[in-house]
Amino acid sequence: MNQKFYSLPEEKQRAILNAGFHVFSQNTYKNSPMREIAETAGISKSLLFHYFHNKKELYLYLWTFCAEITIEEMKKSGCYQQTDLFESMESGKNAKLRLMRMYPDMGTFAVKAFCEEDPEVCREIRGSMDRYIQIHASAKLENLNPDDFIPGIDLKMMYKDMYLASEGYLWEKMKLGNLNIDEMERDFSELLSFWKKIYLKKGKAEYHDD
Amino acid sequence: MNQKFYSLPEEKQRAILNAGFHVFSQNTYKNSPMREIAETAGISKSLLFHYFHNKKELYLYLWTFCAEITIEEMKKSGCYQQTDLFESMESGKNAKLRLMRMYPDMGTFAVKAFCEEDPEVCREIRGSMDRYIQIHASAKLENLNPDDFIPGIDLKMMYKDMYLASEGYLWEKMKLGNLNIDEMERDFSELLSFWKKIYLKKGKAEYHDD
DNA sequence: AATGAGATTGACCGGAACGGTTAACAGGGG
DNA sequence: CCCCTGTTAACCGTTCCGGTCAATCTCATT
Repeated sequence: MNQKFYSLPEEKQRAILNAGFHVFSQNTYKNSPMREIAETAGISKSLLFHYFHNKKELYLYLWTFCAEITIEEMKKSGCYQQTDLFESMESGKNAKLRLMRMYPDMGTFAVKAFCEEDPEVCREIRGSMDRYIQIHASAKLENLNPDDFIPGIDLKMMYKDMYLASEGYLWEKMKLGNLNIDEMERDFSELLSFWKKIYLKKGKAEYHDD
Repeated sequence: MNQKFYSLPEEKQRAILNAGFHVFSQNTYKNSPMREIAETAGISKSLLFHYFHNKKELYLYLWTFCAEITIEEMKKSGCYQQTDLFESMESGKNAKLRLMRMYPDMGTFAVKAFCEEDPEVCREIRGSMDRYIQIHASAKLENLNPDDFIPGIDLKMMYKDMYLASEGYLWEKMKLGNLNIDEMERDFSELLSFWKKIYLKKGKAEYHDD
């Protein structure tokens, strides 16, 4: 790719990346026209080809960019160091929402790229896929103190429930487009405090309930 | 559309519909080539055009087919008459899984069609959209007897949690493709019985636990 | 074996759109 | 005045688009 891309004003860089995320997330690799990406970004096709020499290069750039910024943001959020499960979920979710605010279609793009089967790109995608596998909380779960939670609860199922509901919420909003991040933040906190109230042993629940 | 389509052997009909669902769910309306649909269905492009006179007709047929069969299957499952919330969720989920087994890409297609903005079809889609709005359980919730559940629980939040987790699960599986319906059935029952154990008042929980 | 009706296809149409190139333009600084 | 950088319109050959149609192939009925 052309290094000059980086000297573009940030908002223009973002416009181009987002245009790519958008079109590639809506269509197969092969059926995603460069013209459409350029139009969405508000630049001419020629200029797009000036920064990214061909379609494949743009696609793969988007893929690695997406992997890197996601990992970076997740680390920065500190959700991996957190010991409290709910705190960790909260910071993880905050990171996701922050990413979503900057690059609304990046998540969908990642999922789609993950499943892309076009021989022109799928080898490269699968090759660097390990950079994107989620470090799930399975390890974290073993560090939980069962005494903090209501007696007899299946902690693995509890986490599964919370994880799936979070994903379900994200998906539910995403699929209808036009996402309002602030609203999502509120809804998420509401869910979290609901779970705390349900799952935590009495007396522990109020602990974090600002 | 050509009525002869209906006299095709059922499995061939399904192959064609599924091919349509697949391609249209992966691409925008405009970027979905008829050739690709025909290829996926294992027939020639000419034959596809023999049954559906043009692209728009096929697309809109898929849309109404999807709405009708979904409503039919949901009604048939009896999930709307059920008085027990968990029973109702179970039969609703069974209906969804049955549909998913027959038409794996129909759900994704519906979501995408729902958001389609191409002027060639979006008017018609939005016009008949009311056929597809979910009759949510909000009304049902008011009939619940709070005494059946653990004291002090927010029933609306409880339902939201369960609904979102179900959607999240479906989405989680769908996005990675290659869905194993039997496994999904098992996972779902597991989730349901977990919720029963958590949310139902002690003594009520074992009631339905075959 | 010949016939005729449907099912199914390959070859074809004009024109649009593809990925990609290039020559030219705009405009600000020296 | 010219160079430099960012930007684009116009263009390239090629492929693919939605859609048509005449020619097959299939096969039950004579």
